[in-house]
Amino acid sequence: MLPNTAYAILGLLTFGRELSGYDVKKWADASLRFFWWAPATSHVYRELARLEELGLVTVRAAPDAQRRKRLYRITDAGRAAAAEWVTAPVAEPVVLKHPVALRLWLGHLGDGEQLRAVLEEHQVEARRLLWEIDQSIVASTDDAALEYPRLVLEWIRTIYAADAEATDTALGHLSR
Amino acid sequence: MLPNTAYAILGLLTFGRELSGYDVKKWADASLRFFWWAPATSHVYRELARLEELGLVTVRAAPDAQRRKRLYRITDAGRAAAAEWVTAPVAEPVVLKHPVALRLWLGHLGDGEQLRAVLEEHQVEARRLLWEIDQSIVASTDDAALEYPRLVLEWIRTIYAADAEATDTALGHLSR
DNA sequence: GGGAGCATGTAACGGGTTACATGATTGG
DNA sequence: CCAATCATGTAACCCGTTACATGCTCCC
Repeated sequence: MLPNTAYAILGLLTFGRELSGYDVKKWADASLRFFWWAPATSHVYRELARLEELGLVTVRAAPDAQRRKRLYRITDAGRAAAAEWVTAPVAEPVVLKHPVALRLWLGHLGDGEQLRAVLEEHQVEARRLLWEIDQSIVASTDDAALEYPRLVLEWIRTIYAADAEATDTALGHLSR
Repeated sequence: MLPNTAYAILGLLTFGRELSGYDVKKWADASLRFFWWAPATSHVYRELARLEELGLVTVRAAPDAQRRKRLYRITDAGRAAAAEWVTAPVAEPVVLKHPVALRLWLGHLGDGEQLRAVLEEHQVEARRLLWEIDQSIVASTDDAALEYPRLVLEWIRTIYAADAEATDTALGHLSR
């Protein structure tokens, strides 16, 4: 069984196009990041190499390339592996790594004023993230092939919106 | 700079008591898990050893112990390091690793019926998690020392509640 | 000319896991 | 007596990162 990040990268290749490693990284940053993780560039290349060894993707040199460029395409075996994985029982838990909550958890240690500042900074960040998700949602409308990605974006938008609102509430509690 | 998980473990020791590695693991599973991560048992012991080397905690053998048992206590330096970390600028992003959303994202690959089943399973899981958080919140009331942990639990409860509701919504979209 | 973006990787390392080893105590 | 829980760690491994190396192309 491959790690989920391998399936995430394989998944990017199921949306039809051939992608370079560079493309994969860009798409991961733009979408995967919100509900999974955006792997480092070097990680992407290593993962693609492994997928190729396993016969789940194939590579070819880009035809129009003076510049060096390798295009990856998912194979039938790859598509089958991905499809199987999608509906296999989910073993992993949902993980929320919230560095700001982790700090607030230790609020008894710190200066209240500075703690407020940390939360206020997060308030801004959380709103910016929401805005980015909204941009993604807008970009995915009118493309029937992106129906599921859009569904997911709307799902996790709810979650990040809850985070933003809960930040406000926590700040309210801190003032008192 | 130490990794956040080191501060998380150090943080557990700021709540007053001396803890064994075993205790740390238990508390991490019971609380940290919801908004950060519960490290593996072996990881806990390694991290405690490192904190001791750095002089942020001290160890002593448990006094009443026939059984082998080592109790860790935070030092002044440890408390200072934790306090400083709490209010230092937050560099890390909030990370949501949602294995179910990741699968739904590839919904175009799979059998719709089985995909529904995956989401329904998550629906159950999400509710159970909410219930566990509620238990934690209840357990933390009437203890003034747990004011901030409770604040955090209420914060992240909102987030997981949003996940649970969004799962329902997504399932609704799948039926149509 | 030079900076931003395109493009691909290798090497070294750290964070974190699973598997394994070992043994005491408690309670049904 | 036996299972569950308490209790501590080591070894091997994998996932993923940062730092680094390299070079092209586009546009100001």
